[in-house]
Amino acid sequence: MTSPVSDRPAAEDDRFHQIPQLLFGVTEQVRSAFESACAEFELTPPQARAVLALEHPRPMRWLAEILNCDASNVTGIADRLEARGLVLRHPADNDRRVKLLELTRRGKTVRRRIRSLIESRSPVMASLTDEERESLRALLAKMVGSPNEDAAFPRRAD
Amino acid sequence: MTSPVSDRPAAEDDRFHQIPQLLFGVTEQVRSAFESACAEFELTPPQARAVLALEHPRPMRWLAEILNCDASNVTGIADRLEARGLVLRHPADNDRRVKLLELTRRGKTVRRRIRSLIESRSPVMASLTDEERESLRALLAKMVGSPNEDAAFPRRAD
DNA sequence: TATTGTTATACTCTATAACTATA
DNA sequence: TATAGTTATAGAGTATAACAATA
Repeated sequence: MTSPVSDRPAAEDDRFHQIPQLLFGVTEQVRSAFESACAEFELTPPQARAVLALEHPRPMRWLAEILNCDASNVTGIADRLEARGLVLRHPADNDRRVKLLELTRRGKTVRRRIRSLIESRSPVMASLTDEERESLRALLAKMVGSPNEDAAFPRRAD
Repeated sequence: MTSPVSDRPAAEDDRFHQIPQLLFGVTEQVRSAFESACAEFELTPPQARAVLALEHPRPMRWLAEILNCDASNVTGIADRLEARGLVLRHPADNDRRVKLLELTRRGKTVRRRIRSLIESRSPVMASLTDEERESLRALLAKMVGSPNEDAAFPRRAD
């Protein structure tokens, strides 16, 4: 278990091993910027992720999968967002067990503003030329694979 | 506040706006993979970040800065790592207020294994060709700027 | 029987404030 | 006075287990 990607010449291997670490570093920057953005809206990161995810009304269960946590946690997160007037719970018409979470008008406004903030503070924007950004865009697109419409930070459709 | 990077033609602007979202998506993948790796070692993410950061003995204060949290939190995190035999506290010889955190042998082993796991599961490794990886490496290196030797995921020196 | 959402519980992370021992 | 680390406290996230309503 020493070298998990070792079917490669040694020197080259070493250079490629840097990449996950660099990616980890960039990830830390993104995470840190995201936490700052959350704080400015007085949202915790899971709360902000929930708001970002709720482009459309969704069952609570769905949010648990997006947040990658147990369903029991969504109750509390939704409670706190609801208490602040950012989301509403309402019943689904086809299955009476299900409650749909939907952003209020205030919630939609907050969602839009967080997105702007994240975009404007992305480390990409600070340090790369236009040409480099285009290269990066293509590489990232390939890495994320076929983008899921339901992802926590969906492609812009607004 | 609608369009923070808008001194650019509309069509091109739209393409560049995708990048922070793509980067956010990749970040989610990295975060998710990191949490899985932590769980396999029965470490919380902050605990794992601490272990990764402690390549060399460091003051607790330093760790608070690396983890970007209040110093009071480091007490508990260090307590739990110490209780599991992964770190030790010992006094610094120049300043009697300071306690250095140092990985035990077990701690070093765990650190090495987490690093391997993260590397092997990085989304980079799954989806890019060698040539694309080299491009990505250069772009990431530029984004993180001059890499700090004390970063939470330092360049490999072992 | 299985699923959705809730509650109760316990643990960890987090910041704030107050404390100690050093500097 | 200022700094390093600790403690106490409170709010939030997290998983597990048990539960009610519904499928």
